[in-house]
Amino acid sequence: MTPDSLPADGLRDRKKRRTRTALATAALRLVAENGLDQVTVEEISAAADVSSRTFFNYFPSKDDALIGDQAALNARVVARLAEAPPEVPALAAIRAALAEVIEEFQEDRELWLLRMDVVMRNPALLPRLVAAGVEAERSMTEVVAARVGVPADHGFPALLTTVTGAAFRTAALRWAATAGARPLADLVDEAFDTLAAGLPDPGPAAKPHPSRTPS
Amino acid sequence: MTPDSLPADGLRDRKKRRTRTALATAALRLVAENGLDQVTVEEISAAADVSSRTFFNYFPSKDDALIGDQAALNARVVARLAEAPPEVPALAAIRAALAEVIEEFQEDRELWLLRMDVVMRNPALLPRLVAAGVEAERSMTEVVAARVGVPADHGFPALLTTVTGAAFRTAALRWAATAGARPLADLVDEAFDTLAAGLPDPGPAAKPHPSRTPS
DNA sequence: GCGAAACTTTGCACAGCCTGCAAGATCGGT
DNA sequence: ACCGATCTTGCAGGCTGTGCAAAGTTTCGC
Repeated sequence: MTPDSLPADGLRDRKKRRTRTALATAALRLVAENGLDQVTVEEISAAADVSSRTFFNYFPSKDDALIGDQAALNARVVARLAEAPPEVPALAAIRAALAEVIEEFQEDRELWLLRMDVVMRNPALLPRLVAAGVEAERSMTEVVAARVGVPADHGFPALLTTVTGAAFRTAALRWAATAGARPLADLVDEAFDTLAAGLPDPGPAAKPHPSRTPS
Repeated sequence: MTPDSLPADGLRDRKKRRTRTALATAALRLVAENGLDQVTVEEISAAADVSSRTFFNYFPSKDDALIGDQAALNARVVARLAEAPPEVPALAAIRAALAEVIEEFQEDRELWLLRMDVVMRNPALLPRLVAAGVEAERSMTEVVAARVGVPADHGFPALLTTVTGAAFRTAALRWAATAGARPLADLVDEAFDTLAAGLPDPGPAAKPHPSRTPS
């Protein structure tokens, strides 16, 4: 009756999960302390008590251990998007589809704050974050195209997915930059509202209500 | 092309310029033919008649030889943006600032079409394109912030620069995907118009005028 | 229990990227 | 022709990442 969290996997799978997170957290901690290229795979592996060869059995590259499983997150967003009723505009649908991922950020708050912090301090990782999204952005593009019913050569789906991806990323970085002072959901809302408004210049002093339910 | 387009530099500088472009074009050609990781730096260097060590005197990495001097382009955009009159909204100002770069794309049409084609076929390069822009995006963010006069913790400048960057990139890729059938300027206009309109769903059949002056 | 099957970890060899460093070649000015 | 500045090159070496085969561990059937 081990009070383990997940449905009784075999011991083998539990072990795998443990080494995987051990490697990922060791990588994050070490890189946060010493900087990306002052940390070798060997050091990370040593900190997780495995050989460096094993590291590459879990992650295809050093960077991948740091940025986390972006593909899984993106897949979830795509799934939610596919479920959304077709009446709601694509932009709003994507924002709604992000809700689940945003919750996860808030739940694993410390992890994601650290991760975003590491990304900000090691700009070489930012592209990798984008790269991880590229694959899923492609499938998201298809979903959007089907959704709004445009020919394949139309630019809207690709534009929408890349732009919303950029918006979410900046919101997440801003969230980490302020150590999570404001909830991530607020920042994402703000960004999407600005997008929906057509990116107008903000007045120099026009922020009576933060952004929530303007009456 | 004109053999000596620029102000009479010394022979030394001309030689440097020549080897630089030799390396860059050799890299593009070889990678276009064989794929990114089927081509080694050694092969590229051999094709340009220099040692592989010299390659790294010109480019810090293999990828950098392929994506071109994005930093220079971005710097130019920032410069144009700084010159723009403050009355025009930031989004429109950025679009105007891109005009010069767009012209350059059209002038070196073949080069940029090939480059974008290589990027599309080797997705590992896409992130590098973004990375190259990150540095300049930071300075652009500052210019925008000063322009619209918002406090430093406001999200608008960062959102605007990353989003317009994404928009330009998708337009450029779309341009290359259709082998430059439509002028790049048109595609960029279309993308920016969509942004300014708040990314509304396009009607399934709503294309009376392509995008210019919708009356 | 026990042993075979399936899977995981590890060491080893190796290709490729990239960086200092120092020697040698080339260019620019005098 | 000479000297200093600059560019090229080879060399040595560290790090990332991959294939392969020999251990070691877990799982499953009996």
